[in-house]
Amino acid sequence: MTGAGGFAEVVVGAGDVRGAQTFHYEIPAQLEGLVRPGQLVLVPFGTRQSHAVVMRVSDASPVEATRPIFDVIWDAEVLDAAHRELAEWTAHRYAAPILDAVNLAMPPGLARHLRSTYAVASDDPQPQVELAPAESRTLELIRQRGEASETEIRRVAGKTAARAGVRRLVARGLVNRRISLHLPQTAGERLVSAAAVDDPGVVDARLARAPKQLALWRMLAAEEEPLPVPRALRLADVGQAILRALVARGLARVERRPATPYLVDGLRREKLPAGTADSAAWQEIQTVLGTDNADVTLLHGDEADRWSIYARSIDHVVRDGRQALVVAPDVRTSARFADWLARRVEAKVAEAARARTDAERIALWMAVRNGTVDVLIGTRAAAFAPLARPGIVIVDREEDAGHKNRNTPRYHARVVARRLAELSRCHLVLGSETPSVESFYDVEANRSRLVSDRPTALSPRPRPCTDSESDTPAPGGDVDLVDMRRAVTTVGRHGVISRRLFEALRQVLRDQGRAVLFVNRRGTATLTVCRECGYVFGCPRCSIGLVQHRDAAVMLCHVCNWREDPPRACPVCEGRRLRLWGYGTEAVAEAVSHLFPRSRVARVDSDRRARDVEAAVSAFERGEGVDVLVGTQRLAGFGEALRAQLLGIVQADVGLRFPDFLAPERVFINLMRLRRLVTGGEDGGRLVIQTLMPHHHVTQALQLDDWEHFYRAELAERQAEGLPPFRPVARATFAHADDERAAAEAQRARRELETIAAAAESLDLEILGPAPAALHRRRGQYVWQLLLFGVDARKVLPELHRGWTIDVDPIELT
DNA sequence: AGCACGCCGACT
DNA sequence: GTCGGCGTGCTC
Repeated sequence: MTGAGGFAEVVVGAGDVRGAQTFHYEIPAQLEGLVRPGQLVLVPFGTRQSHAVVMRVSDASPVEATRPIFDVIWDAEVLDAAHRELAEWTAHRYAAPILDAVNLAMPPGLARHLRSTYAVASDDPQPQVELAPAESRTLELIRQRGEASETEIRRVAGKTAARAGVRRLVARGLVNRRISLHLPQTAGERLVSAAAVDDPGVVDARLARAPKQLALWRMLAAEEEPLPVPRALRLADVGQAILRALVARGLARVERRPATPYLVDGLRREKLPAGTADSAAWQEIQTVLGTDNADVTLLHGDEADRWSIYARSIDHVVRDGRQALVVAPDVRTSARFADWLARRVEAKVAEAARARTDAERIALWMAVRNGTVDVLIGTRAAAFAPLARPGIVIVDREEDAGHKNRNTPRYHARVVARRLAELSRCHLVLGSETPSVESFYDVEANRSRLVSDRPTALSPRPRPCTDSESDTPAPGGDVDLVDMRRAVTTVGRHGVISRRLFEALRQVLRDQGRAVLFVNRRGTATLTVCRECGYVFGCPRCSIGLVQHRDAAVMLCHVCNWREDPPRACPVCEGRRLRLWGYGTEAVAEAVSHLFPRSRVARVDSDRRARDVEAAVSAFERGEGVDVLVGTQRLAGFGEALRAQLLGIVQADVGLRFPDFLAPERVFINLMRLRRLVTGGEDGGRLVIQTLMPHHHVTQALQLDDWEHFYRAELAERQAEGLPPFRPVARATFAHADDERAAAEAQRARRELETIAAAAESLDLEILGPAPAALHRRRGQYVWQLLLFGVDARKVLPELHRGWTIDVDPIELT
């Protein structure tokens, strides 16, 4: 079909359109030449009127019956060509609704800043249909005023009736919606916080005759961060005068927050680290930075080396008048790198997490887009930031699971960054300590270049091998592999700590040293079982046992957080003899305290408050008051503060026994990282690995400190099994409160996908399942899954019905 | 999301 | 018979 004003292909902002579906609208005569790609427009959609983003403008439409665009909401190009393409690609690649992908690249929270007003559609005197009273009042209001806003309508129709009522008026064609964009402006704000006092009792006494000031002070003292003044006054229910009085007494402090809180202060100039100035890695990267090639470099090295090379690259690019984007795996790293960089490079550096409010995040979005910001540092969502002239994209710790988004679209920042670099023809640097299997494979397949400042890391470093068949200490070696199946001489409760780990701990503590013990579960006991009848205490909502947490005296579900009191007797046979199986951080910490009564042990897990954990780690780092840290994966967030003489992996292989072919990579990467953080570089600490699988390639590679050993073994296995990166996999899950229904839907879906595949010619697709998910019941819902292998999986995935969750390139299968 | 429609079982 | 819950298809 063709038309005079042309046609626009749009993504409708209705939030409910599944699949990568766009819609075509006709550009009416009055908007001819005014509708351009990237704009925000108003369109009719079913019975609704909604905002939409123009993706393309053309002379013809593939659809016969098109309706006209009503209006242009925002004249500016909200999405530039590269980001339109990136959004479409993301939706397609991850089989996600295109709107979700588009929203990632748009100003944050845009939909919240669209204001609607309503005007009479026609001068039709009387509607044919009967109107509810609230609808009549609304229509009357709109007729009188000519146009009415949502708030005005709410006033006459009431809060609940307003929305539905005005929607029905629109659906019947009596009223038209107009949408305008009101992006919030930020002019900075005043923040208030309580002054620090040693003894709160003194304040109580001083303010004894000023109850309102006291209330305000108590409220402020309970807050971790400064509050905006209006919010603080509202929360304490006091006026300006009370705050002024409190400030005058020196008990509160008011500071101004700038309008650009995202900018990182870099006043204190420090030099770029000299070490990398003439390194091979920097030489390599330098040669491609000047070109327009979308080359990919896998930069292998320690944090200090990587950061230094990032800084040199960023400096180079910024001098060239272009922007740099750095994607960090977590907010902590993002903040640390931003501070570090701003002191070393002459550039306007912004850190995404510093923009907290909607207004601030929108201001940052604009600044990135206008180019007032040279460098943007953030976590995975930053990969969609609207850089106007990108010169380099850096993904730090590319192997980290933090780069994978956990809701739709379940994108991986490394993968998105790679596409972004291609689209904007700039260089991509993937930095890593322990590359992901995928990135290592890309090097093998010549899709990226490996540069490393430690070439030796690429070849096996022979280590004295310990005898895994016995539990006698091996001489010399700094890596001990303890086979827990044979380690009969365990000490402490539950056989948690082997003789070897015990000896190592004893030696370290005797020498006033420090140790870190890694346990991948929190709590005291994993499973509680009745000795009389065998009853297992499980979560009522999930198919998993409740974990005892002795500290908090609670039984906890680690999946859904269900909690109940620890039992005294079995609910079935009333037997009182209960057996506790398995262990977590609490049990290990307890065992260490028991074995070494003079040691000072602290736990690092999510059972403890962030503040307490920070304090414990900082005490450990200073060597004051804490000698042993026992923690979960949460340890890894503390970086080099964990430096110690000993790292004990209490159980290396819990993850490896799950039916999850991605588990070895995860376990390997996590343990390698911990190892690097704790035992560090050259001076090296000791590593004791307790395992039930001493011959697994993960444990072997850890013992040999040889990552290539791991990749060779892992890649060989994955190739033999037809797994990623040789063949992509996608996971689709369906959950329902009724198990049989979920199973039936999964069966039906499989048949439907097979029918589609059969109709198409030679699709590379293999469907496994349906099978109950590894965790069959979650929060009262039964989960069934399909695994789809092959490159064409994403062609059929959008056909899945409502209620399915799709994860393309999952990083775990549980 | 929101609406229409068709399929059920549960009720008048 | 008819009411209503639930699943499903559709929106250029």
